[in-house]
Order: sequence, then C-alpha cells, then structure tokens
Amino acid sequence: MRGLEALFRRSTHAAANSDPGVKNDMSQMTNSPAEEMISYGKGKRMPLALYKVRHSLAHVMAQAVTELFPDAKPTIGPPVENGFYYDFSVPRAFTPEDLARIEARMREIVKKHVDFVRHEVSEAEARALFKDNPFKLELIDGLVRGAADDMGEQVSPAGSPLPADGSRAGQGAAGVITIYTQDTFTDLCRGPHVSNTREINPDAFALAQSSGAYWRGDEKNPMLQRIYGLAFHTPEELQHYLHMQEEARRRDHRKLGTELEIFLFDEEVGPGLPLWQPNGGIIIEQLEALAKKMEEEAGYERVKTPHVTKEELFLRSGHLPYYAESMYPPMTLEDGQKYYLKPMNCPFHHKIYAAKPRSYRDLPLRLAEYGTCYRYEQSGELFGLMRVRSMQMNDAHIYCTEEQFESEFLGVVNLYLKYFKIFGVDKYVMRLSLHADAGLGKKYVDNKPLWLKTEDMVRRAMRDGNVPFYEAEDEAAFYGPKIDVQIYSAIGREFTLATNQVDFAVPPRFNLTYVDRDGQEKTPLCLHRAPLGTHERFIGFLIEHFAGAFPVWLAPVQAMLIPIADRHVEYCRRVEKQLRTCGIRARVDDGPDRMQNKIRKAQAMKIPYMLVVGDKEMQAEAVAVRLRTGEDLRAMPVGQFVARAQELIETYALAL
RNA sequence: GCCGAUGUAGCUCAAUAGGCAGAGCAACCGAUUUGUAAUCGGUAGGUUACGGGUUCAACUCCCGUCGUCGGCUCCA
Repeated sequence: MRGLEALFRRSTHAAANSDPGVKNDMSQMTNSPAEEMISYGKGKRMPLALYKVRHSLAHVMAQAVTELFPDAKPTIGPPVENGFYYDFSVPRAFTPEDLARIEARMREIVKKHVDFVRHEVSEAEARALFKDNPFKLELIDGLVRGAADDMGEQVSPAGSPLPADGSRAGQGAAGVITIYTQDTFTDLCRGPHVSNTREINPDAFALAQSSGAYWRGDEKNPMLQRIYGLAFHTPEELQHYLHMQEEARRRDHRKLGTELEIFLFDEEVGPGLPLWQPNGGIIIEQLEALAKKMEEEAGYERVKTPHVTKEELFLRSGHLPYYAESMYPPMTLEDGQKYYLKPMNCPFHHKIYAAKPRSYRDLPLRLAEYGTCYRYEQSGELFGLMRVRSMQMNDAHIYCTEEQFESEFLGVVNLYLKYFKIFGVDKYVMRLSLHADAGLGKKYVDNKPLWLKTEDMVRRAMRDGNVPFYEAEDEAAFYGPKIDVQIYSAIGREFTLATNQVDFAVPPRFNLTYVDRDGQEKTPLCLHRAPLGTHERFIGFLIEHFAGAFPVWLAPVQAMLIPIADRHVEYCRRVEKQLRTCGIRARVDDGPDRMQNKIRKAQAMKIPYMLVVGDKEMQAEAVAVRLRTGEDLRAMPVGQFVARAQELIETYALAL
C-alpha cells in the first residue's frame, strides 16, 4: 500500500467493495494481482503474507505481555489495517513505559527465530488448556455452538486455509478447534501464521498505543486493555506509513480549520457546538447558494421550520422510542408540556405535506430546508466538525408514488454525482445500508416484508442507474433502507457524507395520503435525502479534501491586493471596491509588512490570487497576478483579471 | 458514556530535582517605502483550563470538575 490510498483506507470500519466493477475500490488500486489476498473484517482484504506477519506478531505480543504481566488474560488479537492489536484483561491499564518494555521483549522473541506450530484439539482439551481464561472459554463456547451452523455455509476451497469470503466458517466446517504454539505461548487460534518468526522483520513493527476496549465491543461488557501495533514487511514501509500519517495530520480539518479561521469551539459554548467565523460563514453561504440553485432546477420547494417542538410530534414520528438517547433532554414548560430540540426536520415537513389534501397531480412533492438540528452525540464520539451536536442539514423530503420512486431515487443519486463532480470528489463509496433481522422491533420498524421490498427497490434503482455500490447489513435508518455515501477523514475515520433514505414507515404514522387517479386514498413513499450532508461535516470534509486550498468560488477571500509601498494603497482600495462590485471577494493588505511578507501571509491563508500593485500597475490600471500555486501571471488590466475570476467563479471551476 | 493521555500568552513551544513563568510568531507603537514566501527596533500580553488539598513555597505532587486527543469487534 502506498500514498494517500493507504491513508484513506486506514479506518476502524473502512469499507471496501466486494463488487469488482466498482471504480472506487481502493484495494484494487493498491494490490498487485499476483499477490495472494486474504479477507478479514467486514469484507476487507490484505496480502496473505502480511496477514501472517501481523497475526503472528499479535501472538508474540501476547507472549510478551503474559511474561511481563502474569495476571494478564489474553482475549482476541487479530491483524488489522496497518498492523494488529490484542485485547487483554488486566488489573490496570498499560503505561507508555509498559509498551516500551513489551515491544523490547517482542523483539527478543522475534529474534529467537521460534516456530509457530498448529495443533488440532478436542473441545475438552481446549477447555482444559484455557480453564483459567473465561474469555477463551466463551470463545470456545461460540466455536462449539457455531460449528453446526457453519456446516451449511460456504467452506474453504481445497488448499486454502480460509473460506474465500473470510467468513466465520473457517473452523466450523470440520468442527475442529485449533491452537497455535510459539516458544512458550499457546493460543486458541484459527491461523494462519508464519512458520517461524525469522519471517518477521524485527525493525518493521512498533507498538502504537494502548486504550480501553470493551469485550466484543459492547459497553455492557467488561473493559479490556487493547494494545495496537503497526507492522509491515520492511522498516521502510513502516517509516513511510508514519510519514504519511504525519502528512495527514497536516490536513486535519481541526487544525487547518482553526488556522484558516473557519470555525472554532469554545468551552463556554459547549462540546460539539461549533462557532462559524466569517470565513466559515462565507463557505456556508456559497454552499447554500449552490444547493438552492441545484434544488430549484430539480423542482424542489423551500420551507422553514422551528428548532423546538412538542414531545407529541416526536412520539408520532417514532423518533422518541427509537432515537431518544441521541436527543437532547427535553425542556419542560410550566404547564408540564415537554419540548425537544429537533434532531431531524422530517416531522415538520410531514406536517406541511399534511396541511391540505394532496392529489397524485401534486406528486412528487419535494420540500427542502437547510434545517438546523441538534443531536446529543456521546461525548466520546465528538470529532471536530465531523461529528457535532448542532448541525445544518442539506435536507429535503420527496413524497412520491411507488411508480415515481425509481426515477426520484435516481434523481437524488445523480444530484450527488453532480455535486461530487463540482468538488472533484472521487474517493467515496456508496453503501446500500440494510436492516438486520435481529434489530426488527428495536432499531428498526418491525415489518420485514416491507424492508425486503424497499431494499430491493433501492437495489434495482441503483443497478438500473448503473451506480456502483456495496451492501452493508444493520446500517439502515429505523424507517427504511438507504444509500449512504461514505468518505474518510484525513486521519482515516469513516463518515457518512451524504444520504438518500427510503421511508415506508413514517408517512402512515402521519396519515399522509394522496388521492390517486382512481379516487382512492393512498399513502405516498417518502425519500429523505441530504446530498451535501450537513454544513459541519461537509465543510470539515472539504477542508481536508482541498487541504484548505478552496476553489475560487468557495475561497473566503478570493483576491488579496498587495501594495508595494504606501503610495499604492489608495489605488488598491479603489481596485478592491471595483472587484467587490463585480462579485469578487477582495481585500487590501495595508499592514506595515513588506510585500514579501504580505505574500507569505496570503499564501498561508491559501488565498487563490495575490494582486501585487506597484508604480507600473498603478500607471496601467493593472494588477500583477500571483496564484497561490506560486505561478506568476505578471501584470494584466484589472478588467482582464475580473473576467478571468468571474468565469471561474460562475463555473465552479477547480482551476485558478 | 467507558479506558487512557493531555491542558502554560491569540498560535507554536520552553521552565534543572517543588524555589520570582520565558521565547519565537501574531497584536500594538515607531522607523523603513521595499517587486513575488518573514525589514529593524520597542511596548504590551498570564489567577499556568477551573475548584479544592499537601507544602515555608505548586505550572510542577494529590483529588475533583470541564475541555481536548486516542481507543471502545477490523471477533479465536
């Protein structure tokens, strides 16, 4: 793996495509075809040789930890994106010093060139071996129980240690339990491993960090201590990875956004509640103008709705039973009436739909609003602008008939694609988010036939439209399946940027109807869509996507006039006014700095154009145009610069 | 929310071992009037996140609160 692709893929839930036709499948770009791949996690793949190294290092780490901390009970330790981790049950958390000791011990073990030996054992033998480790015993329970189920599943092709799809069928097929032993350490494990630690370069791995992690990821379970390690084949690859990580931090929107004075957080305001500075305000205005233009063209009508509402509305919508924990607690008025901050706009739009009888002639009805919503996200989930508690959504609800569904749904998907073209966004994946049967009646509306039907409608629409996507279970909204556009932050976290959701559940709850041709009252389908997501997440994403160097139409300051001497300031002010009249966001740097430093400051703010003005320019009613790329376009008449900038702004051009 | 780390000037970072809190940039003032990424000099800027405690003495050690950062299935 190399370059940014590697970074974009480094995610705790990174999604890869199983569909080989998907052009955004980054694994396709980074794998040499000759290399044998192995699946792990949710449909992700890595070279088998690397997998073995990482998996084996996890065991070596477990050996080192159990030697240094005899109380530690190993639980699970898989290979992951850039290395491996292992979770231990320990009386106290590991310190950075502990990690250094563990890493040193690991290196000794690796250098001993010990063999990895595989054994098959019976259930009873396995239980005896791990009798002191309740976590391993629980895993054995699972293996024994899972064995029967797995019999029916696809099993590994002959000669391959694992099923091609990386499913859990690995061991169940034969109902065998396997253990691996290296040196003094034995672990319950399905493998595969290196045959000897001489296959591991002792300088190509490093322990990264430790942290708490719940057993099986469930906060109701006991907390374990996880140690993450990085591992590659060569020290150069490790160094390269660390270097790329450094680069990624540089474009982190939390750092860049503050430096560019786009937004800030203030302790007194509250966590997850961003304040937009004037520069951010401009970006917001531009995005909204774009959205309004696109939505106008696509036949949307704009509405406005309040930020708070009675409990009753969210009881009707079903949000309270399903979503209460991610809503701010209610405020109670004197008469006992409860009001909630809205986490979504849909119930209000439904009310607008319901305000009068609707005919099939009114459909599709498309109600759009840049609505501000509030969600009480868990404190540990907050992440810069990407996950906040107040957000402005590029929201709209499309009410349509079942016959209109496909074209409306594809219309929304095409809107996404138009936007992404404008922004030059190509590193994203479309995910069809499905329900999970286990969540019916809890996370999801309990109507399996309708789930299956609407999921299939979406699947068909996407296929008919030739839009590549992959499917993920248990990611749907409570009221229906959706297409999510997944992107990755600079440091590799995955987020849903845009969403397009089918709602078959809520319109009936609001008694939404229309009178069809045949005079019958029918219930419309509803699409919830947010192609630009929220301002917060979208701008956070754009900051990283452009590394702060926004295209001209989005740049908060588009042109900085730089007088060489004080006698040029007045002329600069005149040009500034002229540019502003022409719709170009210009400013004059009339500070005490020398020209060189003014250029440096404008560069740092990533202002697209620096217009240098000296005697010559003043004489000629001109400006000397320098691009933030460093390119010098030399002097040109003001009018010529205006024409150039206006053209680029109007066409949302990415070029300068 | 939970585990851990962390919080010094607007920003980036110092402060030997508990002993008067410091620098660069930014800001302000003055000089300079400069041709494509840092002109020179000066001034000001702090209840060391907040609240307790230990001590003759706390940025430093202890406790609590708040914020931030990393992690919380990528399942043997």
